[in-house]
Amino acid sequence: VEVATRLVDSEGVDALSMRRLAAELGVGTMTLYGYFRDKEELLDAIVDAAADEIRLPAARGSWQTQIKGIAREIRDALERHPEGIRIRLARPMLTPGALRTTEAAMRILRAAGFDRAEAARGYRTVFLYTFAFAAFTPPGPPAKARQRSFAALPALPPKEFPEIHDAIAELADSMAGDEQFEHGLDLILDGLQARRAP
Amino acid sequence: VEVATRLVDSEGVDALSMRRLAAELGVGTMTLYGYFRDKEELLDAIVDAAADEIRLPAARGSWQTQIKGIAREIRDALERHPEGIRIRLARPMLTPGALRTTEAAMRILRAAGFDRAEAARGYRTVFLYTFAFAAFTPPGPPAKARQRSFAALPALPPKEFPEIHDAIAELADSMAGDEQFEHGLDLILDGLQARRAP
DNA sequence: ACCTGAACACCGTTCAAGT
DNA sequence: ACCTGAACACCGTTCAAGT
Repeated sequence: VEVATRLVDSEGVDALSMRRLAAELGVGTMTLYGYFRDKEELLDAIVDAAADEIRLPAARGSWQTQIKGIAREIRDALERHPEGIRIRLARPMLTPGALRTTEAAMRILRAAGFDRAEAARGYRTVFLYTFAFAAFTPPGPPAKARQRSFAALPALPPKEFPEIHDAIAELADSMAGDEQFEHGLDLILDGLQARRAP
Repeated sequence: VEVATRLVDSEGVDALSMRRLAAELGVGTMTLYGYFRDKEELLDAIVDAAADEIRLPAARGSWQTQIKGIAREIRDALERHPEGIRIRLARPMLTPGALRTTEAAMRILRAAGFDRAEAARGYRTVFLYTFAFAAFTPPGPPAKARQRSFAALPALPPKEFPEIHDAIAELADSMAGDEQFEHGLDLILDGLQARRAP
């Protein structure tokens, strides 16, 4: 699993083949099938191992601060293995490793006074936003991503896309980077706060 | 592109091969390379065609109603081609088809009084949430998805996961379905509303 | 108990050649 | 201008056989 993760991180999911991994390990291809029933099971193991890497932040500060801490950790973990996101998508993420963060988030939100349903729905919203943010963060520095938007947006016909032409810089800024991540998180947490029972 | 889309929708992305598509069209494999430089270009064409399918809702009601309408349309379009989501992930989505919805959303938010940066960041948050919601909606009816969570969650050790055990029904509900989608959307829009210049 | 080569049914793409 | 078969360098997995 370790060698497979390294291979996926450095050369992409497409570079991970049973044959290649076996060669990397200096072992016959079929040997792998003694440890994983098929490739699917190997991919599951990679995802599980990555989920176990997530470190939970210290339980200090307001509930908003703590939930933000969890979201940041998830984002970091996902961006440490950018190619891994493509593996994860098809899978349910109901393993203990993946649910440790859900447990922590539920504890924080329940302690803040949210009922069970509000806490579950609220954290789901935070998680989905965080995952999509990481999924749409292209590899490389955020400046590069913004630059690509800067290049593509002005090519649109201005008659049909007047609003986009008027806000090219702002739209490019919203495509990646810490500022956008924190801003979206704040919107969701503000919405939650407005619903909190006094 | 039409036949390829049908193939992806009915048998999954993995079933789409140049050889298979050519056979389906009753044509030599290499013929396809006269129309697409490689498979990547074919996948791009499929994504573009799907983005063009999105219908924009009528410009009536509050800004919240209109933005929700766009989010619902995007979600519908994504869930009409569930396998297509996996293709889309790696791609930037800066084509005219994909940006028509951005144009519409920017017009609505600007008219509601948001400045360019608030509008861009706000819509980006809505879009990311909507995309992740669709991406994590497993194929089949939402009841089935909840059922799978119901089956997996009680298997967790209760000592380590007390909060999850206490809220299994609520967590399963938050995994799929219209109610969760609308709730998350409301959280984000409430957060936005709180920031609106008077 | 653990390992593995050969074989099968697939891939995407290059190249040279057909009409 | 449009099409394509053969060939190359790959896949995941089954099976039967090795130590």
